[in-house]
Amino acid sequence: MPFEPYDPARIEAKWQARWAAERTNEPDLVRAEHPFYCLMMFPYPSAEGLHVGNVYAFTGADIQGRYQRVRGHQVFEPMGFDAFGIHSENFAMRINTHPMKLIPRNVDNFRRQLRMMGLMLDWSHEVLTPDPDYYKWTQWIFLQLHKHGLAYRKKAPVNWCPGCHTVISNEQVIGGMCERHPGTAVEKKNLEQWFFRITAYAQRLLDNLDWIDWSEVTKTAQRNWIGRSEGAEVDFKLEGRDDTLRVYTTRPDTLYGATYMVMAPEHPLVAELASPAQREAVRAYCEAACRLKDADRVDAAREKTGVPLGANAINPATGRPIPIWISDYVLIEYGTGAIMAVPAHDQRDFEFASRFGLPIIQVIRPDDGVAAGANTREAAGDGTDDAAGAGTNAAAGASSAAGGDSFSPGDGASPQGGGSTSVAATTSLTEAYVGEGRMIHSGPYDGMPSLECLKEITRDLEARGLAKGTVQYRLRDWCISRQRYWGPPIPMIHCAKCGVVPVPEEQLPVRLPEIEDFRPDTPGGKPLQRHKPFHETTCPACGGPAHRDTDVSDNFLDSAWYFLRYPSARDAARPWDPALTRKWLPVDMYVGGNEHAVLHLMYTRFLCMAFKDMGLIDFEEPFRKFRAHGLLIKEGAKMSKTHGNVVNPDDHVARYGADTLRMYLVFLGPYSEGGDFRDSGIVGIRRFLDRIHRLYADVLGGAPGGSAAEARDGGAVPPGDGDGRAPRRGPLEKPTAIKLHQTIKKVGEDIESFSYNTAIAALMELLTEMRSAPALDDFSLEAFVKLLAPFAPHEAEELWEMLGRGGCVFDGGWPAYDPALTLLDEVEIAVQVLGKLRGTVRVARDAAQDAVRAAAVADEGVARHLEEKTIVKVIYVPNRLVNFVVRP
RNA sequence: GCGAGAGUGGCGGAACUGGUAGACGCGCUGGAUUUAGGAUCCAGUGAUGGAGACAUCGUGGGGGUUCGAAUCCCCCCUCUCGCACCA
Repeated sequence: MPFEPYDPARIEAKWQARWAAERTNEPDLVRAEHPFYCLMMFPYPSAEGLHVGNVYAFTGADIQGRYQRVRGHQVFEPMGFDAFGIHSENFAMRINTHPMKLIPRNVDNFRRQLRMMGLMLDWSHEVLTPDPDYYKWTQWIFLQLHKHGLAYRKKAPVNWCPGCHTVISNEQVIGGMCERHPGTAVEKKNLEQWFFRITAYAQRLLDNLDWIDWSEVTKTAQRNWIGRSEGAEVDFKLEGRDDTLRVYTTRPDTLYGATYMVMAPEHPLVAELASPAQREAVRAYCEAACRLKDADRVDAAREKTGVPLGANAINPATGRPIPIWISDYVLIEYGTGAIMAVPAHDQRDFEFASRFGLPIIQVIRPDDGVAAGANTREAAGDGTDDAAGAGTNAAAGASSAAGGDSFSPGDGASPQGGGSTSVAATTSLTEAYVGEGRMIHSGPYDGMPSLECLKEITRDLEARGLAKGTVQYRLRDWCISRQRYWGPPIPMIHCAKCGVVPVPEEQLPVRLPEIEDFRPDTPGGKPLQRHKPFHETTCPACGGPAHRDTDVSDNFLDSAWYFLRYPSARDAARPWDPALTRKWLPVDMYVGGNEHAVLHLMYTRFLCMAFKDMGLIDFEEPFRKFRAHGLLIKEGAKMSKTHGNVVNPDDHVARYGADTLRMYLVFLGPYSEGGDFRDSGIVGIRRFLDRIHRLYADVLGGAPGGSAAEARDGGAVPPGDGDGRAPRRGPLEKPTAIKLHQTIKKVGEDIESFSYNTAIAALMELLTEMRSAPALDDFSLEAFVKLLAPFAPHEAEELWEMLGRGGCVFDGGWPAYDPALTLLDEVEIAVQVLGKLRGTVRVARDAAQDAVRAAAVADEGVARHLEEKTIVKVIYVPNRLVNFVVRP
């Protein structure tokens, strides 16, 4: 045989060498006419090597890139390494090797593996975040943000991870634990840190989500993280004082039900408001609250705690005094750090009030017709009348507060100002009613729908100067200081005389010194602080002695702009070349994991908006399209070292070939959902590639034989031209042509919708059809190779060469399908009687109903079910089915 | 608790806008070829009953809408992911 059998080891090495030698994957960035920027999330180069999860992510992106390339785009698919950061540093500490020594070794291994996978990567634009040529610009970005007031320093309670020995951002805290140390609770420390003012862009970050073409899951995660809420800030007058206590609420409509106030223990007014009798209890409580770890404080299941301040505020709606408490369920960071508590309509307030016997006044009644499932026991009964009816008195509950629990109420803490009121309290509530309804016990607003009341009452309060409608966001500013070694030093200088002074741009980069002991836990301060030659410097403003900032910036800053650098990776004079940037950005397609939805992807968007506003770029959204891939699991379980079920790509490539591994990974399931990797299934893909190769070898080699051909004379009719039992080269028969054109259409559509699994299934069907065809023409042989190319690039190149075509299959153009040939001439139609399948008939496509009906009733199986029945109705769906509705 | 998504053969998964459920692959069964095969090829493979043609059942559970429901509506259960005392 003139062609050798399928041998991925040989074929893949051959084409990888040729792509490198001919710079096949390095588009001319300056001259490209149809640029397509295909981006994948660059990896952190771990010592373990490329994880199969990375391979999955990259393959899915590479398929997009290669598909666009065949379609005629110049595709730029760069790669780099996110080698700065705590992750690398911790590993270096563990094996006691300096990260500067470690990184090159790991990166080399990653490059080898990435080449091995046949990704269409342009290695001439690689970026490496710890390279001074790169982090010089990371520092430059810090300076730009600083210049524009978006980087600032503040003392604030920040998240300190004792495992990392550094501060981490809100986004890196998961349920009070460090994302890197799942067993380690994050502590709150009051430290002076650098922040980026991402909150200034909260609304824009939210608004743009309406139009950017991103995976919906990712957009939802971002919306939740930004957490916009509309409400009002309301001022409550303090009893016996001239000033007020300001709260934030989203439910001004429940104002009449506000029976007490709660301040966060950290609230600045706490010490001042505490009555002499309560001062000691309050101080003790605040101290305990500060010691509480975030993980404990955040636990919603924990019983509510608190102490009364011994002071009252005046409810502006009722004019009555209500007591002020402090409790750690109110957070100082959100809103104004104080709330009005409406126990009847807020579950947390309800729990607190129940525990401490505070009055609960219902002010919204579920609308009539709202199901009894609404959570009041008296939903029905209360409907009979509203005001006088539920005349239970709150005082009973209130008084029990005093003796009850672990605090001593002291003097004036008696709630609700002495029980003289006859306000109805609905003691029958078993939990807070948070829904809408009609107002009750709300003076002039009684009877009004609560939604209307919300607007009305806000307006009225605004008119009286007591409130202001406001918008709040959950999003906090981005803390970027890290008390570690392995990152870009923050380019700031602290001078006793001049204060905090930026390093002049021409002095960048501020080089990270190579120091022996880089561990963060060595006594004597942070690594950079201990290193005198770095720490001690002169002030750029006054020339006097000064100190460098000894923190490094967050790893997420490195990765928040790398895609801007790629096209200009070799530009020493500026972070990005304006012309190249205009041509290639925003990124056309970005593919990556959704675990970065609120970290990397949010920071990146923020930086882009800031750059746009500074006039540095002319777009504000970095990625035209973003698609999140799903999670790859192994036999139903998460892949992890502890499970010992990590799939090593090297093994599978050695055994089956890179093309097989690539295809198998995306064949496992829908790309956006991930897949379950089972070793047992991969042979199916390998067989598929074997069969493809054999078919082409047989057809093009002209040599008969091969087992495919041998089997055919066992059963089916042999094509008959001499000994050639494989398809010969010749005109395509119509059924094969139809299958071919249907597949061309389907594969293109499926790739665009990331349905790689069904695209591959379609290719398998087409192969079966082609193998049994008597003859195959050049168009079909070429088209199949092109359809295969995005998935199995090495084999596609090999087949292209076997076909005798010059050049590269990726420059060959995507085959066009003939719409007329995607439709069958004859279709099979389902025949139902009363919705049950009773037979099928073959008729011409688009046949008229009468003809189909005639054919259907002629069918024996159908006729049996129509006997002695009257046909009352016939439903006909052209080319699909006919359904007889009958009566006995 | 809130938000998003998902429950389909022995397994991974298909199914356009409500129109023949189970494409494709793994596995399994039978056959061909073979010295042999864990190679290759062909055929079969949801369950139950039946020799059979066929029939009945069948997409997490229960109701409903419809000539017709995996798909739409209501209730419930389970799983995954995200957020989680954000007022």
